[in-house]
Amino acid sequence: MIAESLSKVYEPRESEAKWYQYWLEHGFFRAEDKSSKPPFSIVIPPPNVTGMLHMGHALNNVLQDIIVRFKRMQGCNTLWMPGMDHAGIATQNVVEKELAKEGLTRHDLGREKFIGRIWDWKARYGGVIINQLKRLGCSCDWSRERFTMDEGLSRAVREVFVRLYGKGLIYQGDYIVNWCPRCHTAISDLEVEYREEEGFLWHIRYPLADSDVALVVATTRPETMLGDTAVAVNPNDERYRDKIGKEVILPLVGRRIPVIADDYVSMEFGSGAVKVTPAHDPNDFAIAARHKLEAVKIMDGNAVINERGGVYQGQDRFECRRNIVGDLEREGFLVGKEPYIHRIGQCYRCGTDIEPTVSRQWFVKIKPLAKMASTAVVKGKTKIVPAGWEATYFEWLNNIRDWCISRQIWWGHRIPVWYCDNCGETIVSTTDPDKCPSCSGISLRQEEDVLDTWFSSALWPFSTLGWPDKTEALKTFYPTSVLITAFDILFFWVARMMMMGMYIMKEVPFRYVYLHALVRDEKGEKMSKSRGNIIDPIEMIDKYGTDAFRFTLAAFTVQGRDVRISEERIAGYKFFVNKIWNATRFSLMNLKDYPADRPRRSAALLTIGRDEASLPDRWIKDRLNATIVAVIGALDEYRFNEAAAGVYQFIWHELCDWYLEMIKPTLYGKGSPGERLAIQHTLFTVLKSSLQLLHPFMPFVTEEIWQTLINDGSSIMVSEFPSAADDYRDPEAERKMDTIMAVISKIRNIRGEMNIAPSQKVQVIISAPDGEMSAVIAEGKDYIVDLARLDTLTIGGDVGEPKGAATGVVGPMRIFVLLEGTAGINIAAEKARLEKEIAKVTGELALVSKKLANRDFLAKAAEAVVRKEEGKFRELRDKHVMLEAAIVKVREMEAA
RNA sequence: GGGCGGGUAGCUCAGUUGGGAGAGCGCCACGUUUACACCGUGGAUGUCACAGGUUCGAGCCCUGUUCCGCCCA
Repeated sequence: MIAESLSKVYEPRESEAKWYQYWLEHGFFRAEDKSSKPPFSIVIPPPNVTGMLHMGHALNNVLQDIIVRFKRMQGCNTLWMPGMDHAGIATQNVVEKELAKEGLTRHDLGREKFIGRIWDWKARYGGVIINQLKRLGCSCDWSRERFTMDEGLSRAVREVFVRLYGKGLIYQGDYIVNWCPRCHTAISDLEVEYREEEGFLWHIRYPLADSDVALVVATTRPETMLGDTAVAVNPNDERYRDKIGKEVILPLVGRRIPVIADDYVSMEFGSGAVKVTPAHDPNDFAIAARHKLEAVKIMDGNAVINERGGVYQGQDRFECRRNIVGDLEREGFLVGKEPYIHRIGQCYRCGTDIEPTVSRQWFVKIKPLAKMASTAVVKGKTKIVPAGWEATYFEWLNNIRDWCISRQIWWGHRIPVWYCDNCGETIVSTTDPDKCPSCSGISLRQEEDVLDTWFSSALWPFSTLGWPDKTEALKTFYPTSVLITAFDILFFWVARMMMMGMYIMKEVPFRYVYLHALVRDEKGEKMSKSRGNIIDPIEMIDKYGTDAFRFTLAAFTVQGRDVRISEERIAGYKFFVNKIWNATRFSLMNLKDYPADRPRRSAALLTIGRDEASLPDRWIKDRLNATIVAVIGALDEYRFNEAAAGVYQFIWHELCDWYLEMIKPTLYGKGSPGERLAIQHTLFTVLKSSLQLLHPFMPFVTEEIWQTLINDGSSIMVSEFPSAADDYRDPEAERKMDTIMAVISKIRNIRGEMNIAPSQKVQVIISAPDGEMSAVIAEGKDYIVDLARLDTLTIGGDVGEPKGAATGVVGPMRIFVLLEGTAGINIAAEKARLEKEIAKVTGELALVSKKLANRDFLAKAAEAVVRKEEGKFRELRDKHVMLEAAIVKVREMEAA
């Protein structure tokens, strides 16, 4: 006997907390290091330890959980590896801000104490996001949770650094880097965000030495002239050919600098002559390298002019710009200025304008690694979905520049390099050395810089599995099955994991990469605090429940398109949760006497063969089977919207709208005990499978129902996912039901259009010339009477045209709807209705006729297509004839 | 400047080898029938951005134009 009924309304809040705890307690999220089951593994894109769950996280993790739950139910030894990223700059900024409130800087504390302070902060506030992921229902194996700064991962970082250094793939050098004057660190090319800003293009006169003439250079950053070491022109530029090799006097400074020729200079831009500031512009740096020019650094770490800037020393770059422009103007060097829109690089962490600066940094020689990463995708060892991203991936890898991995901050993996004070030896080691291997000196200083956070993230797929140790987990779960992440970190993260995976593990880190889009608001705008269009996932969960929220994300995740979300949509899917809840309530009410235990059930069902199974039973199983095939197919290819739509369509429009309605009379007492049992069995089976299909999308409500319906001490999340069953396929039932449903819909349509009140029963006569059709109608008679609200239904061959009926046509059948008593139908309404339908049929008929009259069509189109059109033509023609006959009758009645 | 994606119902969007334009929401009408008014039944709504081309046939393929978004220089 099935358990008691459900409460009247579903309470997401209570249910979610309860079942999540239940899953944890039973260890359902845990993966086995060794197992006979096929492995399936995903590593989470580790959120920042400072992070709070936003819609991007929500989407990313819901998609992962859908796949993970799906695979787990399909019987895989499923690992979803969770963890967090130490987020070097971001985290340091947070704690520095906290210190600032106490009037302190990190330098007041010193390195060690400051790091301690960050760990304290992490213990207290860090990882809020982990609890938020739990509210999303994420089924990560929390027993394996990792942090990029924990002991094991730090060991992996050192090991990789030492290996790369040993092969000459890490080097130190003086290069131009992106310097953030606020964070006081270099950042990589990727970490710079470009924004267009309105500024000016200043034209400045640089007088030629020993001459009356001058060159005019154009620049957006006049203040950098303090560091100019040349003026460059294009070698093919006639205007300047005779100036090449001469010298100009740098205005305000008085330094003599050469005029050089370089292809980089565009003849069209500005005046065709550009100033060259190697220490503060990447392009100029490249020119300087070609011409062996000196790089004069004129700013300090705060982007304040240093001693090389003469009278401007102590001014920040923007103040200096104003002063320089003023001075140039006063002294007659400023030729003019024009409004100009230029792109400014800004720090992705704090938004401060980047100051390109020459400094000594550590780099990864990237080309060899990029090549490996690229080849792996070319060879198909890793497949990117949607495949369109592969081109972008290749493009980036082909044009990549060396990766600056050193950061001048304290929070992070300190570079494992030591310098000997005694002999100057550089020591690179996985363990802290206690003496110099060269001179045995014991005065060693470790490199001050730490590594880019992405350096440790790049190792995530294998470091989290225990590497460099040869663990069972690594053996079982590497390469991981799929990486699910947003496309905006394809370069930051995905490509770098590919490089490190290929180099260190000699094997790709994941078989598939599924890149999803970004979440935007309903207008397609990026969500941001300043726009005020943020949707807080936790707030949505509180209001509508996790299941509705998750389902919305899945339903709107279309490949290659942004996910646009609004609160309204989430609210809408709460209705779906309610629908399922109530369908279950209905089912439970009618399964009270259904034997829940398998043996008794089987015995009771032995007597019911397929031949005796009712049509709705056969049909719903057929539809269930089709849905299973569609959902599995969609999830296998990461087409989340299709999978979600498939389940939605089945549960709401097939199960609820038709099946449940059709079985009501039997359940309510009509029919034999055997028929009742057969229906109960189908209802139970289909409901169970529906819940399982839905579980990856809506874990909580499905578990709540499952526990009532099945109650076997386990969980739906470890039950077996439905698979396609051939014996459920039933094209015959499908055809029959299509006919019956069409008849019911037609009668309902007539009732609606003729304004016949639902409470008013009608008499219907169906004229079915086709014997097979009549048999189908006869078989579905009870359903038609019930669902179309009929008084009586008469079926006959050619029954002629009853007086005063409304007429509908379904296939070869004519359906006459008669009103009880003397009232009769509304003749005017019937005439209008028929005219409308005739107009429609006439239009369609014209189209088909035209096609069939076309010789080329008949000759060249596929035969199946032609036959289809011919069939369509016959059907439309017959329908037209019958409708015409009907309207003639109506006109006669009107006249009478 | 280069590359990618998109322009389909009032709104948000599906539409997978070219062959009857769809869904959800919204809107209108009717309705409390023992799961659900967070519901049911019915209805209305399209120059598939524009212009050419290929084809018997184009929302889908090709070319061009235009507008929007993103990435890279």
